[in-house]
Amino acid sequence: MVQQRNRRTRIADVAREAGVSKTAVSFAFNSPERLSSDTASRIREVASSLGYRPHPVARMLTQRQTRTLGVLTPQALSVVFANPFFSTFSQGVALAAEEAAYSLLFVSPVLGSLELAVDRATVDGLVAVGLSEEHPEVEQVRQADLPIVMVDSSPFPEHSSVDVDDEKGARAAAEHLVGLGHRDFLVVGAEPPTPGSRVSFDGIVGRRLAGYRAALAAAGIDLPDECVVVGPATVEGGTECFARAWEDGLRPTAVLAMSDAMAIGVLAAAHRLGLRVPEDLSVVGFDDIDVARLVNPPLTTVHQPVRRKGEEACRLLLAAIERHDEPRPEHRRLDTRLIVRGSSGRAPQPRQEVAAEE
Amino acid sequence: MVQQRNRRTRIADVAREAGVSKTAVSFAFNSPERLSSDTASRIREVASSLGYRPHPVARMLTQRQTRTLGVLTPQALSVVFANPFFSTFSQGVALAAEEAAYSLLFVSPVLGSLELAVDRATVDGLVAVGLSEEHPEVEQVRQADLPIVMVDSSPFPEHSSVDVDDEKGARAAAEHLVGLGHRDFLVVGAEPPTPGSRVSFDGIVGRRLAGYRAALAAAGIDLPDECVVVGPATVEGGTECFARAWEDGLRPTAVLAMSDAMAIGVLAAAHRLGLRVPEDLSVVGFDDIDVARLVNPPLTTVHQPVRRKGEEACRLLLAAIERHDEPRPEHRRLDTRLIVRGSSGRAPQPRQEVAAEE
DNA sequence: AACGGTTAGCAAACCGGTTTAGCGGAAGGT
DNA sequence: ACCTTCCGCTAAACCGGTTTGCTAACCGTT
Repeated sequence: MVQQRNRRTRIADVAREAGVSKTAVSFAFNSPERLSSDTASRIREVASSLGYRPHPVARMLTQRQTRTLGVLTPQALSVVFANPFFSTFSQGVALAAEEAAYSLLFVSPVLGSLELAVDRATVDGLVAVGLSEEHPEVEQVRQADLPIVMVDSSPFPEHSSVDVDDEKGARAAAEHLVGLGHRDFLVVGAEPPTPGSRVSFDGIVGRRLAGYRAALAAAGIDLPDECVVVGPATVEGGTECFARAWEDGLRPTAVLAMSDAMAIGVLAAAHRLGLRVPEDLSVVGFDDIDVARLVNPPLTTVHQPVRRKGEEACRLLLAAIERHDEPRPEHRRLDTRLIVRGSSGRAPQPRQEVAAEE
Repeated sequence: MVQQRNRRTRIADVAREAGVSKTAVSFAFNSPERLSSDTASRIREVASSLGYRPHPVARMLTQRQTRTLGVLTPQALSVVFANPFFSTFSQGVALAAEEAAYSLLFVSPVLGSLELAVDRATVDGLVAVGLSEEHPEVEQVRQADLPIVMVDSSPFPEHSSVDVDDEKGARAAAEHLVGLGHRDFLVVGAEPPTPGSRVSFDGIVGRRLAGYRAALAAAGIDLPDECVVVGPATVEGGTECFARAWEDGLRPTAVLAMSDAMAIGVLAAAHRLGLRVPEDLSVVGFDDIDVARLVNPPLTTVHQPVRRKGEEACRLLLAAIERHDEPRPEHRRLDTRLIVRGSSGRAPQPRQEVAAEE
């Protein structure tokens, strides 16, 4: 019978077998020029015959770098991966990371604690996405003295950041609908992950809401609080939001959704209620994820360069890691633009002023 | 001027400051019961005032575990994240990993080498997805003596595995179309990442193709080689495949796509060519990803429990890690089922036997 | 023969923690 | 008064590599 669990061969095993010192073995791999060429090749031969592979953790420790980048999200990964926005964003990050031969570690709360997760994370730097002040852990994360780039997060001047002009994008969406004659709106937003207290709109949710409000106010339209509903930032979340609003008696002619995922959920809910889009209801999303143009009807939405967002964030992070002397933070604001497709149309003729049908 | 880059506080700094040994500091965090409670709390106080956080890499080294799971893919991450299948799969993996307080590291080729990537990966185990024999690195990955679970990969009896009965699922898809009267088929598949030699169909591509062929053969239908086209496993890949086939003069009435992503691409290509689905062309996908029911028309497809696949793979891996004595590999085969939606319908009436219009 | 300059390789220190073995002193038992 | 046990803590070894500083041997000069 073979050994139970044949211990991993260490550098010392190779050294002993080859009759040289650990140093020599290390040199054979990392600076072969410091060895005579035949010694070096003999060592490598012994190493491979023993199946030796340097222990990556030990190597990280001595070299004081992990060659790994972290992607930090305040929500659980199982939630975050449900959002197509995130997959697209990750594509961008991955593109830049792979180019530089870095690996990607996804860092999300461990046992409910982001702080703990960050402490455990063996990374050279972090891309934080959607981290707003409402997360009390932000401060500790920032103090982790790791290079960090904030994406769609509360701005901190000392860290590089990437975002888009959410307010402007949202304004464009609302103006589009106003221009089509709509006056009865429902805003569907993402709820903060911490289901506490009154929703504090300080992240992108707040900025987009401000944009909606600005455009509506300019047209003399009031947006009462009960016309702003929130739910999980998923397709299902969008469905729930609209269904709930409908049950509560709201009868909007237009929905402003803060993400395409939720907008698509609204489409599904509307379909289920027998509402035709865009004849009875217009829906405008945000993000322009890949599937937006594939759904039925194709989604009118605010395009933002999600992939590029990830790419730029990653490059800024790599730059911050390279030049590890004094940081030179950079703040990039990418462009948005409205893409009109089939889910938005003229407001339906106002019904006779009958009481809302029960 | 402040210190250039104030070195991270180490355990020794805390020990000195608190007037105790390194051991005591370590105990204060990991086994406080071995210290008098006031010493312990004093140490913790000093530690937090110094901003001490144990170095995660050092901890990994001594504890001989990383509390990190790897997700291994033979393609670049930037490619893989473009496939909704993968996002859904990752959701499942993440769900199980988070439950057990493990982090997730995505391992993909570094500088073109999967082997190198695996050597660098600081993980306690790997979930490998879509690794077939055509990847020469498979062997080395397997010899990394890490616990590993294979998903949708070539079967290795000594490692746990999770997959679905691809052949049966494919057969159901083809039988469905045959039942609708179709006789002219186009099969759209994923190309292997290594663009070498003649396509060797040995992975899931091969198994699904076998299923298609079996069903068609049973109906006396021949599937010539030129009616099997391959491309990148993305929406765009599907579009290209269909467009290319059309240009080559193929006029199928039904398309069997090996993934929903590609099927959706086919829908787009068909739309662009003025073909109505399902009146002129039926399209059946595979996977049943979330968007399949949202596209226009809703996609008929073979459902497989993608999320559960990830979840089960992850649990099997965790089990293999726990019981690190002798492995007890387990092979799970999950169920598929055909979901008929709007993209498949009766075959169009055969045109008068005129020569194919140029 | 003595000298300076390379070259090839080694021992030991180090990265930053954890863990084992053990020690001094106080408390408890007889 | 002495032995034992327990408590609270420490020194040193260890995890598995890399790196620094040094030495011994060899080479060619003068």
